Amino acid sequence: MPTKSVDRASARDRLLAAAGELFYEEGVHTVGIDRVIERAGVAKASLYNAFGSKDELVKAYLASRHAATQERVTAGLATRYDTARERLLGVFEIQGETIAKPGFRGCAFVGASAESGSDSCVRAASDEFRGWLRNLFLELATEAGADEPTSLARQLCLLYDGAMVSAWMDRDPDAARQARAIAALLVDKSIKAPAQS
Amino acid sequence: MPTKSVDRASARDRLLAAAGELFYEEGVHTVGIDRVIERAGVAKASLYNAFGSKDELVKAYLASRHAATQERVTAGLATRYDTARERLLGVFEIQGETIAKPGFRGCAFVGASAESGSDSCVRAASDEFRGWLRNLFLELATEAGADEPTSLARQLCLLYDGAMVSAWMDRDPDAARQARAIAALLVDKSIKAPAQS
DNA sequence: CCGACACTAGACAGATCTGTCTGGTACTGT
DNA sequence: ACAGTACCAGACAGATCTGTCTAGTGTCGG
Repeated sequence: MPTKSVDRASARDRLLAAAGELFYEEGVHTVGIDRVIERAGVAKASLYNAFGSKDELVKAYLASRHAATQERVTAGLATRYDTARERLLGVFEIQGETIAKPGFRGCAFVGASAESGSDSCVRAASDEFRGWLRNLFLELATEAGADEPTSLARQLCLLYDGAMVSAWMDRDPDAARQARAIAALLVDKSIKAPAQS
Repeated sequence: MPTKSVDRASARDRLLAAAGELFYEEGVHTVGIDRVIERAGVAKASLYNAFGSKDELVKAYLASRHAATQERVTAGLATRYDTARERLLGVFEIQGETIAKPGFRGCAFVGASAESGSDSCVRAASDEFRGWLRNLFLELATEAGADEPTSLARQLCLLYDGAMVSAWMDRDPDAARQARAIAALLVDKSIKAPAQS
């Protein structure tokens, strides 16, 4: 008989998984503690023992989201593509897979930020995620030899956001492909540029 | 002494104005009825007399948002620009003014949708707004003689969304200008195309 | 065998939220 | 002058939410 922690995830892990589903599907503020512990099959005391408060659970939810997409994108880029230019556009291909998944409801950080005042800890988590995203594009753009890396990075970030929102609000799973096509245009323009002007 | 309806807006109007500010700033679900009536300086009974329920107030809030942006964009496009191409890009200039306003917090429909389940009446209001936006771009793209108007319209819609989100999440008031620049690229590509290929 | 540990089940307090209801006020048209 | 209308002030009910607390269960190392 394996130990308890093997035949069944720890209470903390099950809570985080349940919170991840519910918070993302229905909103951080809409979902109550009771719903989370019910889905996790966990006692309320265990939640407060593991996280201390709902706020901390929300923070952990966002942190796990950040870690998961960072890991997914980083790994995908590293294994699939050879050149920096391919990786730059590869971000949109990986995004396309995320968007195509059933239950996609847009960016978790955009969603959480929408229901929180401008001062809350949600904004801090969002800022961190946004910083990572911008930096990812910036590093790839620099590596690809872009004419003005920061400018290109901001453009691609804008396209990324646009694909997220369009795919969600208009139920258009093709948005990422569109974003990728526009991105290709901008990347080529920015990389080929040094010869010109 | 002027009549009451002149020296002071009706309770309904004040409620809608207060709800507009609070719902947009802090989220539809976060703000309670009591906060709204307090800011409006109105009795609770008046709110329920005028709207019947919070849900209806939310619907009215979104409807007024829809009407306001539709009116602002339509009027701006009609008065400022001459050609369809200019109007197509003019949308992003008007968007830039919206974004630059203090207190800008992204698209109200994106925000409200984020805190509502996929079935709620918020989604219906959002769908209506999104339909109008897509149609606006489609009509302008067609009028401008775009190669593939629906394709161009979707691209511009994506850029519009991206500018909204980037400006909000990254506190970047310049996002609309970026979106406009990319849009100009796509528009020229799509309009000049018939001669080529 | 036993104490430490992680967890379960659920009652409970206190706050907050929606929505109703009562009673009073000020202005309007006749 | 008076009925009607629109509104204000706030108590209240019932639901729901966060967070605490008590009591009990099973498992593990020593």
